[in-house]
Amino acid sequence: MHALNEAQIRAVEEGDGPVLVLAGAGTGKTRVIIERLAWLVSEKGVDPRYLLALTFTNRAANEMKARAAERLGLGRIAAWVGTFHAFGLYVLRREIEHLGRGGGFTVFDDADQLSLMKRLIKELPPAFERVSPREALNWISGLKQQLEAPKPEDAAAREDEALHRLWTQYHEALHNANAVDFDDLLVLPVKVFKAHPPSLERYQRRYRYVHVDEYQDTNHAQFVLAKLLSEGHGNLFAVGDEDQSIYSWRGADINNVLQFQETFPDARVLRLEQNYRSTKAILKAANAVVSNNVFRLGKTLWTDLDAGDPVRLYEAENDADEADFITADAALRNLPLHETAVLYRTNGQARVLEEALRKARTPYRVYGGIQFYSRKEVKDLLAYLRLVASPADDVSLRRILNVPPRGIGATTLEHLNSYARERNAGLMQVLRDVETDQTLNPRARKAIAAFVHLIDDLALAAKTQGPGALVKRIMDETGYRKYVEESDEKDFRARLEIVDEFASSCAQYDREHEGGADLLTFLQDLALVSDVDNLEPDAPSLTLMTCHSAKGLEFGHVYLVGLEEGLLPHASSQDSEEEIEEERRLCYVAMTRARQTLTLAYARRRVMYGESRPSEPSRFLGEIPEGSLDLAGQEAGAAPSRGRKGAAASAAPTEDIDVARIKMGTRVRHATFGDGTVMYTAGAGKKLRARIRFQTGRTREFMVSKAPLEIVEGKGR
DNA sequence: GAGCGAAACGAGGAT
DNA sequence: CGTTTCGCTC
Repeated sequence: MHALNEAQIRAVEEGDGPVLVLAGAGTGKTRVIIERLAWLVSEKGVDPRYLLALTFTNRAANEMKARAAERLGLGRIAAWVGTFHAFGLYVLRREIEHLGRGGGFTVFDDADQLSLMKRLIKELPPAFERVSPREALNWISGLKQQLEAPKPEDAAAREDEALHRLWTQYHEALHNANAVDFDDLLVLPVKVFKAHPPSLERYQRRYRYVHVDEYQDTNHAQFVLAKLLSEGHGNLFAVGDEDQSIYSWRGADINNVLQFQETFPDARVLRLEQNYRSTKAILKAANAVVSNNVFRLGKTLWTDLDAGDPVRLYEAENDADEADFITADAALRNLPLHETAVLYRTNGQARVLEEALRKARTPYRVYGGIQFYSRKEVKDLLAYLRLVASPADDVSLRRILNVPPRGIGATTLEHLNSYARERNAGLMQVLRDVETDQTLNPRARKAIAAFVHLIDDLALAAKTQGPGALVKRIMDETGYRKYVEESDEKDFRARLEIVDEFASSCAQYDREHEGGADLLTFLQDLALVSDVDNLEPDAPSLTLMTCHSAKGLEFGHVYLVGLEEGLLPHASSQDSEEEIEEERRLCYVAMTRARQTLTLAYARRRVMYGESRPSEPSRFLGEIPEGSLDLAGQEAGAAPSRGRKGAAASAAPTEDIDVARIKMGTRVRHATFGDGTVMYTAGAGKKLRARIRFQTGRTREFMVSKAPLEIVEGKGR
């Protein structure tokens, strides 16, 4: 690792008070925080327990912890390093009594919220306008991230009326289920701090140096949390890059960066502009893209590294061809798989890639998408655990009440529901009372009594056994294992594997927490785990992940695929320039993950909703200067021929221009537009059309036989 | 109430 | 195309 440069040293050794480090991609942002933690401890003599560092992923936190400890020559560092949400959870656990909630609580994840909201909407009186569960949740989450609540006067519109009612119902349901959602992990601590200044002061005294990584991705709640914690001492050290702000849809507020100096008048703003990650070629291309954004402070990244290989572009016939090319190209170039990543905009793109990689027997790992903890089987078992730990958790109860089938079907559940509503009681309580209910048929009553018994037994076992042992018990006593085994002949093995993997990871927890494995704590921690947290950097396999997941990571070799209009930029972002700019930043983030080589790709056709549809190359491709992009896949053997029909080759030339020679990469000259390169062709013979990108950066499509074109040379490169 | 096939619906990104 | 919901039969 190189020595720190002057700008980095200035940042690390900046004195007390608010500091914003504006740092571009690959300039050593995280390292600056690590070095500063180390510097505060070893040079300034600060007790590490006074240090707080907040990140966005557990993976980033773990890396920070490990590197800071290593840097200080310690086994582990005593500073509090973790995600905002984990810190919120930590505060909530300790300050819960201030919220008038006794004992523990569970954390609802996205799927829990969704199933809760679905039920609430179903139960909405018919007079209310229908809203979708997702829409309602986004509305609620948006307000909470702003630390706001709905204003009664806004309930005028019919749709808002429903939303307002859902807000109330939703929070009542959370409260009754003894649960909090992700936003609550930030909102509730802020609430406690504002309502109980003495408890805030305790945290301020404890955490005298507050650090925030990826500051551009903080939402308002996170900003307020960081600001509150650093009030008094003022030691807020924020590191961020406005060009990498890609989470505005999750409530991230770029103004936290842009207005840092206004918020903290004595703040110092430092810049890091030397990139240590990428070659000149990669940096130039990435800069060319992001410089088209208007809403940025502007930085000029530069590097001392080599020019490196040119950035390549592969123009694929379709998505399968794109996947085949990447598979073949990575093999041909003999790339070290653990240093190679394929990045894409949407999780759905992983499927075709996986198929190609499996066929070629290239080992790979997909991060994100259908995550382990959101697999149906795991969620079912988790629901049992949660119900045992927290009997008020209706969402979990509903999930497993009849899984495996035990004779408590829809009719019975409807009956129970109306009972619960009438008496305003939790569903579990209703189940317990059912013995005295004569209106329910005896068969259902018997089934319910058996279920209540089962849960009580498990709850008893939970007092003496850890989560691992409990999961094993659940699988046996509820018949869940048998249920999976017998459910489906096709993929029951894979599902069984998932069940067993979950059981063994719980057993691992038992071993790590011998004696004191608290079920509720276990479940709370689990709710914050994400897939990228478990990234194994040295695993000998290709990494597949979304551009979003790749934030904060780097790879020797990167393939960025699906550079098409409608995908990157995504179709749902095309109506406003702000959204396009965020897509552009996302593209920039993805490109700057690469250290040595970057390969871009797009497909002329892509399968969506089960049908193949034509697609246009991304506007971001046109923003990369002509000379900075090489066409890939024309070396012999690199490109498989699947889907390629040789459109131009099959037809006889009719005009003075040799239509057969017009292919991807052909250099041509247009009478009015000048020199350019063929990006792709469509049609054949007289009807051959070609999209040409000119040196001016513009692209246009022509009917080759009609346009005033001449061929300058054969294939490009 | 369970199980099955048909029909309808739906994928943006994620702590 | 994959998943969820619907509607029918047993």
